[in-house]
Parts: sequence; C-alpha cells; structure tokens
Amino acid sequence: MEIKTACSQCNLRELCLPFGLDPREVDQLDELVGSRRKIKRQQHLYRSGDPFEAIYAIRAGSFKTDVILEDGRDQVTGFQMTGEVLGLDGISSEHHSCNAIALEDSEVCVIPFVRLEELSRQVESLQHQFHKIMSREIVRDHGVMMLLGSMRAEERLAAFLLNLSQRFTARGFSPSEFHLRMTRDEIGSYLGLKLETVSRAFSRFQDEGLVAVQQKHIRILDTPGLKRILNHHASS
Amino acid sequence: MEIKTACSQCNLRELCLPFGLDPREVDQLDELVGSRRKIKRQQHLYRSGDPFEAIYAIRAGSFKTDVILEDGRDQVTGFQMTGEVLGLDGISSEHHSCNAIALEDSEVCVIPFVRLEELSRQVESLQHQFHKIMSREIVRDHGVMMLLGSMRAEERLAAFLLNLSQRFTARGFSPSEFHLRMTRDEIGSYLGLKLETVSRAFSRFQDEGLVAVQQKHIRILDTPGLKRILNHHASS
DNA sequence: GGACGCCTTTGATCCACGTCAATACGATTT
DNA sequence: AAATCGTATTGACGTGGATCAAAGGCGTCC
Repeated sequence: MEIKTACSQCNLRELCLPFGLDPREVDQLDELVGSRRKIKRQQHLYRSGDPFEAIYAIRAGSFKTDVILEDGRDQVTGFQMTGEVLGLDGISSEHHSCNAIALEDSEVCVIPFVRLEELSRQVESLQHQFHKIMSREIVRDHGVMMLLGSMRAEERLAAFLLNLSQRFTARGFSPSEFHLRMTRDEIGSYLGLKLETVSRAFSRFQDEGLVAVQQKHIRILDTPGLKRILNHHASS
Repeated sequence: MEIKTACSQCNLRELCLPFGLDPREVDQLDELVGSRRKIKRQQHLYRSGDPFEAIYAIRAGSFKTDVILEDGRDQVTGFQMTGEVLGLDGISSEHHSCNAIALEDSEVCVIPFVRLEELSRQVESLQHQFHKIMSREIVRDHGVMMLLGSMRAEERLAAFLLNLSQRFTARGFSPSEFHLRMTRDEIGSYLGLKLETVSRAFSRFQDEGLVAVQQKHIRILDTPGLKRILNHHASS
C-alpha cells in the first residue's frame, strides 16, 4: 500500500510550498499533489525540451540541473536538496529548458502546474509562498553569477562549501560534516572550474586546516577561516 | 497635465505584463499601475536592502542591475530594456537584493506588488503571464551562468551582441545597428571579463569584419559569423 | 574654444587556471 | 585476492585573460 503524500505530515514543509499556510490550506495543497515519483541515481526527472506540466518538490534525495549546448559543453546550473522545488524554468516556454538529474536515489512530489495556479488563485498564502520560491531562485542565480563572474577558484569553493553547510543545517544535519553527492567534475562545472582545480583547492584547504577532505566526505574545521577567504580579496 | 499611464495604449504591451490579457483585463491592470517614475541616468531605481513594495515595468530607457560585495567587488547581473520587469528579486525576502541603476534617463511603471498579487488572483491570464515573466528571468540567468561558466571571452561577447540584437529587433529597432548604453567596464562585469578584454574582443571582431565598432555605436556586419563563434569551440 | 574628465584602445608582461599525463584510491565484480 | 572501472589527486607545462601602463578620442562645462 502506497502511503498517501501528505504535506501536513512532511517534515520539510517549513522549507517547501506549504510554508506559511494554515492547516486547512495545507490539506488543500495535499489534494493537488497528485503523486510521488521515484527517480534512481543518474536518471532524469525531466530533460531539456520536455513539455512542461508540473513542478516538483524534492521529498528525498538530491538533484543537479544542467544546460547543454549543441557542441557538447555543459554547465551545471544548480544542486537541489530536499524541500527545494524543481522545474520552474519550464513555465516560461511551456517546455523545460534544462535537465534535472538525480544525484542519488530520490523521490519527488509531482505538483501539476495548472492546478497549482488554480489553487493559488484561491489561497493567498500559497500564491505568496510560490512567488517567494521563484524569487529565491532568481536571487540564488544572481549569487552564482557573482561567484562565476568575479571570484577566484578558492573563493568559489569556499562559497560553495559554506552554502552547502547552511542548507544542511536548515535540514537538521550537521553544519560541519557531510557527504558530497556530486563529483569533482560536477562541482567544477557548477563553479566554472576544471575538476583538477577543484581538487587542488580542496587539497589547499586541507593543508591550511580549514577542512578535512576524504573523497566525498567533508568535515569543515574552520568556518570563520572559510568566510575569511571570501572577503580576503584585495583587488578590484 | 500628466498623461495617465495606460497599458492599453502602450506599444510595449506585447512584451510586458499585459501580454495575453483581453482588453477588459488590461483596463483592470491599468488601474493598479499606480504611477510612473522618471529616473535620471546613473540614478538608482532601488538599492540592495531597500524594502520591497513594487515591481517596475520599464516604459522608456534602460537599466542595469548589480550586486556588490562588502569588499567592493561588483557584478552586473543584467541589462534591462523597455517592456522588461525589474524588482522580482525583492519578493523572496521583502527586501531588494540588488541595485537597479538607469543607464540613461528612463521611466518606469510602478506596480505595487500586493495589488498585483490581488489582481492576479482574479485574472488568470495575468497570473500566468506574471509567472512566465519570473520563469523567463530564471531561464535567462541560466543562460548567463552557461556563458560565465563555460565560454571564452569572444564567445561571451558574441552571445551578448546577438542577445542585444534580438531584443532590439523585438522592439522594432534594427537588428544590426544600435547604440550600447553601457560602458566597456559594465559589459565586462556582466560577462566576467575586464574592460580591456572586452575592448580587445571588439577590435578582433572588427578586424575580422564581423562588426563595425565606433565607441558605443555597433553595426553587426556578419550575424552568421558571430553565431559561428558561439559553437566553434572544439574542446570540452 | 580650451581644458578637463571619462571612456576606450593598444601594447607589454604576468599569473591563475587549464591542459596533459601519470598515479592512486575505493567500490564492485569475479 | 586480483582485476576493472570510475573518481580523485598530483605534477609539469602552456595559455587566455588579467594587470600595468601609456595614449588617444569624445563630450562637457566653464
């Protein structure tokens, strides 16, 4: 027997669409979350070009999104974890404009978009929370542009680690110890660096006692030290 | 006498919020567009940290948005022209997270956000168009991330010029001849390059007969040639 | 109309990161 | 325990774009 999706029971509701809704409203939201979908590691939740029908809230696991050019170059545009929403890119053209790929076995709640718009016309708090989620995505992207446009390799990696740490914290995990779900190559793509550069930056951080790195297992030893790297830039 | 703001009379309505609305709905939108605001060149429409109250549709002129770090580094996150919407970044935290600065004397329509949400609960087509505009911004940002993360200097500039050309075309201007409203430094910041590199890339394009550059006046001579630069990349 | 200031161009040099290549590590299979 | 494969680390070297520096163009304000 499939357990019914229930936002009201979900411990991610503070991060997700139900945030700010009263219990009765959450029940209404529950009704439109049609189904859940399991995605195995390395499989696509959607592909660039797929018709857009729904957005997805991550229930378990994690994803990356990427954009691929004709000539094969690809750019990871984000890593998403539980409670975050995928698929917003598809609204503008009725087709998805990037790929969403599971970094580990994962599960998402499928939110049919037409019905979400319908309900958010009735439920003000849902409407507002949805707008906030979209806006948050825009702000996040601006942060990445800052990172890609004007930071050096070690600053980018420091920013990346601090960002992960903060998001793990928000989910009740340790701020200082976690497992990376993505490869050096994927991190590099996201940060606009080659995988060797990412690896070297990790090694440097390790030498300086900022983090303990063992493959994908990361322990942050000196958070203020990492933050210092971010601002310690003297030039223009 | 101030001429009343009227979306129904505005020749930008096909690009802006009124797109897809029927005449009666456009009239309703007209009512909530409280006022227009003129912004002189180099002045801020809003600043990072300002409380968020409204979004802005550009009626005339053009803007840049940027993010500034404590250490002074700044990153231009976008250039906006007529019919485009500014301020969406502010929804997520109730405060603006970037600066919006006029590149020339400009005018915007002020759209109080609370009232926009209110009306878009009643007018489905408005709701949907607003969602499309937010989504478009996300897709655009992903494109910039691609550019910053995996293109070389000349590819970035070619992509930039082609993008401008296309947006001018959509506004009824020449696709091949236009005036840049921003400096080399601002272009560089947007593209993650130094102003000297931007200048050199322009010179190179000129030498190769792709464009005619005279300060801020640009004539595109060979659009397919520019497009070829974008894909002509052999490596990973 | 002359002087000032801002923006742009161009050249010479430098360096952070990319590239290429070898090796090592860990998980999985046999 | 050996073999295989994907991933990660490390070293040596090359290069695209940054940096530094000097001039030149253009608008603007007295």
